[in-house]
Amino acid sequence: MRKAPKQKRSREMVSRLLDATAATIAERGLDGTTTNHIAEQAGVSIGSLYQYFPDKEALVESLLTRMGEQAGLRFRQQAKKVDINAMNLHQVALNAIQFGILSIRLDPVMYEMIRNWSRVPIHKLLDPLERAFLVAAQPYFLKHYSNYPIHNLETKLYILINSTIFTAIRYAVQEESMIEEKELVETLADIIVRTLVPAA
Amino acid sequence: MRKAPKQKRSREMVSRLLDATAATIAERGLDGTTTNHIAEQAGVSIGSLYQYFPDKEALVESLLTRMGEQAGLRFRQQAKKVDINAMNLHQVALNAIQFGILSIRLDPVMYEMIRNWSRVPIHKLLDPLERAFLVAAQPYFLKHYSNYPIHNLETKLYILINSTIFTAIRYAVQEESMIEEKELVETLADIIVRTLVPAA
Amino acid sequence: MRKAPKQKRSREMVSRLLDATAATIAERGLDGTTTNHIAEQAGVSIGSLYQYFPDKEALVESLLTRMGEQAGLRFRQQAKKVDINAMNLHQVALNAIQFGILSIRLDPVMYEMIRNWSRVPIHKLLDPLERAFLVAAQPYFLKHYSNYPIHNLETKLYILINSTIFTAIRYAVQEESMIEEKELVETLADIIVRTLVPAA
Amino acid sequence: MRKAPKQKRSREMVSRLLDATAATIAERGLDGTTTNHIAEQAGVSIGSLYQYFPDKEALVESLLTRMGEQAGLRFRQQAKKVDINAMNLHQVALNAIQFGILSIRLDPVMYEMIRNWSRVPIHKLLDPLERAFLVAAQPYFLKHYSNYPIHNLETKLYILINSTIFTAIRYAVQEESMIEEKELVETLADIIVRTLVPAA
DNA sequence: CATGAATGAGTATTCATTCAT
DNA sequence: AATGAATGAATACTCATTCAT
Repeated sequence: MRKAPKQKRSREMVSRLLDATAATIAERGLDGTTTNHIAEQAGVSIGSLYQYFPDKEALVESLLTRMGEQAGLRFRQQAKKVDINAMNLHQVALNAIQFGILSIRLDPVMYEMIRNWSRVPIHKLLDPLERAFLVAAQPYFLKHYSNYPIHNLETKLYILINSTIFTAIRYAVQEESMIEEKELVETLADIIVRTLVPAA
Repeated sequence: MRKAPKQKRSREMVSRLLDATAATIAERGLDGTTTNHIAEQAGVSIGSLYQYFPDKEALVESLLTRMGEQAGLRFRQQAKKVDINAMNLHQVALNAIQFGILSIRLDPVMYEMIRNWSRVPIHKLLDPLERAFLVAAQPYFLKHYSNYPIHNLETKLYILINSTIFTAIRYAVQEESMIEEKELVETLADIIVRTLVPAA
Repeated sequence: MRKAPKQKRSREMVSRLLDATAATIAERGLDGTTTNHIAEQAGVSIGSLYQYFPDKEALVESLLTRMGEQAGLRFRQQAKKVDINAMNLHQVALNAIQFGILSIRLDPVMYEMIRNWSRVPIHKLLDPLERAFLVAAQPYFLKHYSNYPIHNLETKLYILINSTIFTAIRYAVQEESMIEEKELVETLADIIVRTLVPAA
Repeated sequence: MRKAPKQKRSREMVSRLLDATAATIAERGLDGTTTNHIAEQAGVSIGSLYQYFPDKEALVESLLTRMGEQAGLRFRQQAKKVDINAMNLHQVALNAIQFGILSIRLDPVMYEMIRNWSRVPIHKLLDPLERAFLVAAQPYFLKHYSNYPIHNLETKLYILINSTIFTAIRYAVQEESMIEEKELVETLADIIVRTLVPAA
């Protein structure tokens, strides 16, 4: 019990540093972010930063983990609101894609992280989201296809999730595109349904 | 007329610098590549490099353009060899995916460029490939679906191409994956067919 | 009287910190040793460390003093065992050199301190050793040369002791040497005898 | 021939940087010397420094090599002046020791380097000096002892050279000593003679 | 046209020491 | 007395680009 205040303080510092990391990335991009900027943004000395994180990499990784957890949570909360059980697969997919695109568009850090996916441990961000989506889709699969197991489900999901994420981020990065967002989302959802439903 | 030899020399120099850029990226990765390395690799002074290219960015962009053209050419040549007219859509797709995965795996520059797609003008590489694929697929569409035009074809192709490329590169980057490559390729081809064929 | 336990505790703390300093130097070298490492190694807060020692320098100096005292003691104990009175000067010298080389080789802290002799108050370590050696050699001189006082004895001893110590440490630091240790030790002892014995 | 001016400029820059290194070490000590100080002292950008030396270590090593060569040269020149052939061994030794002590006392860089001998490649400095001394002593040995080869000459020289150097530097480092310099030097020379002359 | 020497702002990280709790 | 979180000056080294020759 005596340790509580210290642990709380420590947790607060970690949280403050992660907030500062996010703010700095949002402001200056991943490449433009330095540990000194982060410390300054956090209103903390650079020495303190290194007392809580061994290096810059650890800071980014922690932020990604936190982002993953929070995004997963937000997705599940949103899924509850919409009463996912009443929806068909197309609607579930549409929902998820919209959530993803909105996240990327509204959260510059999310945008920056996925843009630089191969230079950061992006799975820390994506894995929780993947799990959240699978959990959300599970009842649907159980209800409708429990006796008709989908062939290669794992591979299909791997492809669909990666496809959706990277199509969305590439669409977001492109400054101008001939394609309308609504159409893109609809078509993506369509592809998902066609792929997962054995023979609709 | 007097300019001809100069222009030839100029073209040779440009080509030499692009070769050096590619070699250096292959050897040291995109981040590890410096303009001085490139000049040295080309056997040319750094000053000369800057006479032909305004900055590093321009060098990378030119290389991407050249890579795109060459890859498009290779794809078309290979498509000719296989007699694409005799294949069904599934086989055409399989062909293209295999071509892409092989390119990424065998060409370290291609790999490196796509890995860092958001930091380079990746469209210079992908657009020609996209066009080459469309040209190759065109006779197929004309032959089979000329009177039943596919809905949203452009959007679908945009999605499918991006999906294939990024699923492939993310698969290539991952050090270990539970999924077998053959299954991944098959499933990707499957998704493409299901998406493009209205109701097979 | 009330102070007694405190003083004991204080002495224990000092001793603990010196042990920790030695252990850390042995483990990480003098340059790699930080005050925080020492405090951690001692199982004590960094703040407490600074309650007992004003700075890092004082810590090292105290350790050197303690090492000097202990090494002097060990040397005297060993000298007793061997019955130094029955030995001739060559054997006495051989004995001392072997003791020194062994100390440097077996005790990483001793090695590290002498290696960095000019950055630490090395005399705190060497003076007691010098005195111990002089005390050990005294009866020999009294017995054999009391009526033929050695000219410049003090200077000669100063030179011989420094020569022996630094030849030994330089030999220990060198990774490869053409010279065999046995020969080195024998020759050193020889030099000492020739120097101290007026005309043998 | 066309390369001459460039090579000259390069040699000048190297020389200028080594001068600056020496000046900085003389001014601030080895530990207080930073690459930025050196560049500033040389009136050159830090980038230029790193164009000529890969790292700080290389700079120090080069300086030591140059110092060794120059010191060896100075020693030989001085030896010529004194007509070493007319001297006996005691005078030769005295000469060398005086030269060494003077070098250490008058050249703060020499002093600093030897003081920190275990942290710099000190052999780059000492080897040329050793060789110069051997060359200077050679005629003496040939003349007087060619038919009575000295036992263990190599080992003896190793010990005597190290002994002399480190006794001298330790004497120089000590702020106060009971011993007079003249006596120290005389006694050192004496020890050298007694050691090298089988039975005078 | 070609050269390549020179630039210098910028980056991650360390560690002795302090002082509020 | 004890704690340990916080400090911040300091350090070695990089690399795209320029411009005098």
